[in-house]
Amino acid sequence: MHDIKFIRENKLLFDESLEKRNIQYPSKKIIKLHDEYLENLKKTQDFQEQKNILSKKFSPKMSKQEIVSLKKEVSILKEKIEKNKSLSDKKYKELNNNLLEIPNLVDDKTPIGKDEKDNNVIRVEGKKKVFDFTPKNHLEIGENLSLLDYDKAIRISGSRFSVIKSDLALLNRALINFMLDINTDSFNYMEICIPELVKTESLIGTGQLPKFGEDLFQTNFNDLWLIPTAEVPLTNLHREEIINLNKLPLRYTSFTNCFRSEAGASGKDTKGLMREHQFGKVELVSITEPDNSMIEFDRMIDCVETILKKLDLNFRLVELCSGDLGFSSSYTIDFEIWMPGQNKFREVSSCSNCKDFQSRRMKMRVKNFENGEIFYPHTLNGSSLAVGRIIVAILENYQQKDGSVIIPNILKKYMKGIEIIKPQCLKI
RNA sequence: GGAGAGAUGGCAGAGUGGUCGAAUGCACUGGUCUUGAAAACCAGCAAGGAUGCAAGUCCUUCCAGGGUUCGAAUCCCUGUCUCUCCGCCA
Repeated sequence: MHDIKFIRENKLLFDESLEKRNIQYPSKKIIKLHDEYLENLKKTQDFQEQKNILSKKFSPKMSKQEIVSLKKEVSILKEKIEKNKSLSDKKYKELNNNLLEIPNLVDDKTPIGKDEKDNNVIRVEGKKKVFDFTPKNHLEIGENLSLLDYDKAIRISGSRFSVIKSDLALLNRALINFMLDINTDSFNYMEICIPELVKTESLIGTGQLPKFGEDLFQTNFNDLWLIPTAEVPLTNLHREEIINLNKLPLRYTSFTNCFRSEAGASGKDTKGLMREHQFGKVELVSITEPDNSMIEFDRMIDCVETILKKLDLNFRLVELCSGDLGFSSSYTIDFEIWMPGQNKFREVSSCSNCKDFQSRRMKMRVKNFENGEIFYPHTLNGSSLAVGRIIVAILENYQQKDGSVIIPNILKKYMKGIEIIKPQCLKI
């Protein structure tokens, strides 16, 4: 959510920034609506003041006649107030609805571009694994191992769901534990268990609503929705709160399942762990002072990078261009891992600095009790990482000619002594 | 699901029609005292908005939405949520 005062004072800058997202001159309409709102607000307040003054004049000493005429005066004012208030309320709502649909401003660091083709690869880490055979994709590997079962998944829930068994299920759990351990023990994030069903307000707070409802699953219970990412409940931990400045920075990590309808992705990655309606993800969220958010962003990038390096994977960092940038973000770096079975890099993490865009939407504020100053903090989020896609990366990068898969060193202590996943004869 | 109680500032908690944006305590900030600290004492301390160079002035807000009234934190209705007891359940 944008600050209306900022828009008024920085019309050009505002429009220029949004033009990078291919949005044309939104400030004009916003300012017009705001003017109309203010006009009615001022009238409402003036009448309100007059009414308050009259109300205070009532006293037991007054004659009946005086009371009757005073009441008459008040009732005339009441009508005027009601008329103007309903107008100003209407304008306010309209203004607000418009503001809620405008994406965040684009940071200067964000490269300008139209779509993902204009994204900027800033760094490549690690080397592509060399195979003396043609590497298979994760789906083939998993099914050959009898550890990925799509017949069962389809029977239970349909397409875009997975059934993961035995040692591969253990690997799934190992990854979650590894990532949460390192996030808490080494990176100083606080682990949080958090609801995976959230209210509409929470989704408005982080920016998924009102615009992107069709990407989400909505339940028929109250107004609860399944979360598309733990960013939603984690960032909303402090919705409508005033946080004491001395508590910053706040760093939270959480494992949750994430649910996405994948409405716009028909035909893409229909089977397997790449693009599911339900997937596990360990998330990082930071809340910082505005001046520190880019430093915190670099720190977050370091955290994610450390994990990928410990898993000994070949990956690259990609700066998203303005046209590919998410609604709430002003600067985003994606991590992409080389997937030998697909012969391309695939996204496994996305780290964004949302600045004060989300904190404004959810009225999360910070107070400096030393000088009384109140301000909106910056919020950042990043995946560390999408578990399903990391399984894909491990299967494809650590596969061997005989179809078995080696467990990366760092995960061995989480794998009950299993060092290699072999094709197995399971009872189901 | 049944019965009852409740929702007030960062927290706790008073407040049943005007003098209430709201007692008091804690926390916090500044000051006095002290070598320093603690204690004690004094003072300050809600948010959002309009207007103004500023000081200030004004409007709104005591869970939310309606209503009664000249006037509502206070009375009435509806909704949401929380707590206690019972039932059920992991």
